[in-house]
Amino acid sequence: MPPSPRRATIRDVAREAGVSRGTVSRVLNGERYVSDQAREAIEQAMKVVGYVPNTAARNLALRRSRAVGFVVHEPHALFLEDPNIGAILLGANTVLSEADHQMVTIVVDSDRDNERVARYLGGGFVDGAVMVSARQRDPMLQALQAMSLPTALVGRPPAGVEVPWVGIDNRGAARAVTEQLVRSGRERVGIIAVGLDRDSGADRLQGFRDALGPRFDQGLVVERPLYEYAAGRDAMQELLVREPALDGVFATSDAVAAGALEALLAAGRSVPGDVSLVGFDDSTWARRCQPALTTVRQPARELGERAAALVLDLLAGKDVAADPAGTLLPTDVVVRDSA
Amino acid sequence: MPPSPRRATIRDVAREAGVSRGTVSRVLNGERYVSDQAREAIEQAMKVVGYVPNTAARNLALRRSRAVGFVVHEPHALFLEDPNIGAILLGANTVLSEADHQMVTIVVDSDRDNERVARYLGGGFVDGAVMVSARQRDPMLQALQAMSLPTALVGRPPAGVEVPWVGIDNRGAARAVTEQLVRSGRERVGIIAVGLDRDSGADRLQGFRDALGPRFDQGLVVERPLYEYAAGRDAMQELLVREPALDGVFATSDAVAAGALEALLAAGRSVPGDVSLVGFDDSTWARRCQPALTTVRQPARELGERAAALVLDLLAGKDVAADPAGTLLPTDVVVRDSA
DNA sequence: TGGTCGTCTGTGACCGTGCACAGAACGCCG
DNA sequence: CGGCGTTCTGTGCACGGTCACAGACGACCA
Repeated sequence: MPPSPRRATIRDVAREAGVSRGTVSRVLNGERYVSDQAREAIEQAMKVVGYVPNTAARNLALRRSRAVGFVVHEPHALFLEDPNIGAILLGANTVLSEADHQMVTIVVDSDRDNERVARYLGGGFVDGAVMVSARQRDPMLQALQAMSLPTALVGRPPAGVEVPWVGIDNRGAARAVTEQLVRSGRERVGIIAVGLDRDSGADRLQGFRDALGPRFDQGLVVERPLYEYAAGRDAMQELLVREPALDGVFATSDAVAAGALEALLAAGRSVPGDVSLVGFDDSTWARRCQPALTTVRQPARELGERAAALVLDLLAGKDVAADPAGTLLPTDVVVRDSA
Repeated sequence: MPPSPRRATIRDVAREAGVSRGTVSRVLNGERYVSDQAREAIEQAMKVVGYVPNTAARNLALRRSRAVGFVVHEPHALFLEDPNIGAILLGANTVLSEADHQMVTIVVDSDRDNERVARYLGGGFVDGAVMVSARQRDPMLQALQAMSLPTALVGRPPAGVEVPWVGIDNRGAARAVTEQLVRSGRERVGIIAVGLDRDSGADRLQGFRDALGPRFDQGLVVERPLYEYAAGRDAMQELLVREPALDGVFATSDAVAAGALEALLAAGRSVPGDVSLVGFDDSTWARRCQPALTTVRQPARELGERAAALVLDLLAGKDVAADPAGTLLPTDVVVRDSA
């Protein structure tokens, strides 16, 4: 870039107003001990010369940036599909904006990205980070910890990592929605368990077991790695082969449930006549399916808001307990037509 | 924030390696004229002291930031619904990452945001910007122009604004997809026209007129402000009241088409038996509807890639023609079941 | 031997801001 | 009038880099 036409600096303002740099700086930062006369002259001068503070210089002097990273460790394709991430992002963005911080979205897709992102986060460009969907032994999380960047997580961190976090009670919610199946008299209930490499996936499976108790059958557990529509469809087909008498299914996300629904209808099963189906997330999928899905409402936006607030607290030096139990936000079972 | 434990600087590296700051700087920037011996000593020293370059300092000295803003002027709710924006964002992010630039996502929702964002963009935090879905007389676009920040647009800019841009031929694409309706023998064809305050919305309506020619009937045009599912449903109901004999509909986005589909089925019309329906975008909606939608495929990801590339060209000082005609990427009509 | 050229290195100034410190101006009081 | 506290202002330095310049050094050649 041609180093631009050179912008007005604090010195230009000082000269124009007939005062010193220090006084201008004081006005900028709203400090006491500035005469009304000087203040007015300076405010006038700022308009005249078109002054805009230089963030880089301020960051350098203050050693902070008023920016917070929003790190999503997720394949690009899923970033687009997952409705929660968008809502979490918006929640975080709202809170940070109100605190006059900028949010920098960082999508870590390939492992190749790791180094670049770590360099960026360590480069003084951000004061802290919100991290979403960390895996077990996530290298990015380790990097954040190593450079001791104030960080909060959405979702429970891996064991041994002490970091403040917000999440939902995946286990309890999964149990509650599975009980909805059981209460309606279903006997042979299966699960399409996705993303078992995260705490959320594993916890939902556990909640499913809790609800079924002795009726739980390991043979009716189908695992898939990714939260995808296609995965739900395939898994459902497999489940029907394993147990044709199946009469209930818990799909651990709505997108997966939507895929499962397609497979069920294609196999000639009616929903909820022959088979009851429940999902998770209360995403747009749930309302748009025919029949609409019974599912779990997850306060995604609030998760983002709370995580961002945690980071701001850390930055403010507040004593945020890195409570291993984290903060759990409540979920609701939304009963619609599918179960 | 407690000004952190102080990180290693270029001077620490120099001391450790027994050379001067200048030499370290040269190694960092990959310049010629550094002895192998010095280079190795410095690389070694960087590891020993755990050196990470300070971006703020570099930005200050270079007067640039290696960051590019991605400005979305869209209500938060639509940011979540619109599948194109996600894809555009990813495309831009990919290109910028590969050029070792960071992308800063900025969502401008309320007008209250305008000032904060303008301040940010002018604060030397970004070298350039990609702007999506600018309105006519968009204040944010005007601000960008005023501070002469290198900018590229996705979508045609308002008349009189000279700025490089990429887009699609909305008019031609709308014409092509409408012709699909006409070819199949439909006579009374209506349109649900959304977002007429953008170039895209207005152009799609124009393309619709082109295709129908004398058969165009202003009475079969229903307008709605926002690209929403609910808007499609309501508009469809209105259209059926106006013309019960309607046998074809162009909804100017898939989300709107999906809403229209629901209304058609609820009104007892079969699709495509009684009424043919086409959408726009080829989003996930299109494939998931029953019947699947005939629609227009929009290369959203590539739009993001190209726009980002334009900004990088501007930054590199390449002579990017702010061609009023912009760059138009090709679209396809995807024929599925709904028409 | 001296001059020239190419390679390599160190030093000081500078980018634009915040902050600590020194001190000026003023009013008040003994 | 001198001392003191409060309010206000200016100056030097620091933040962590980049860059231009000067100069050292060795090789080569006339």
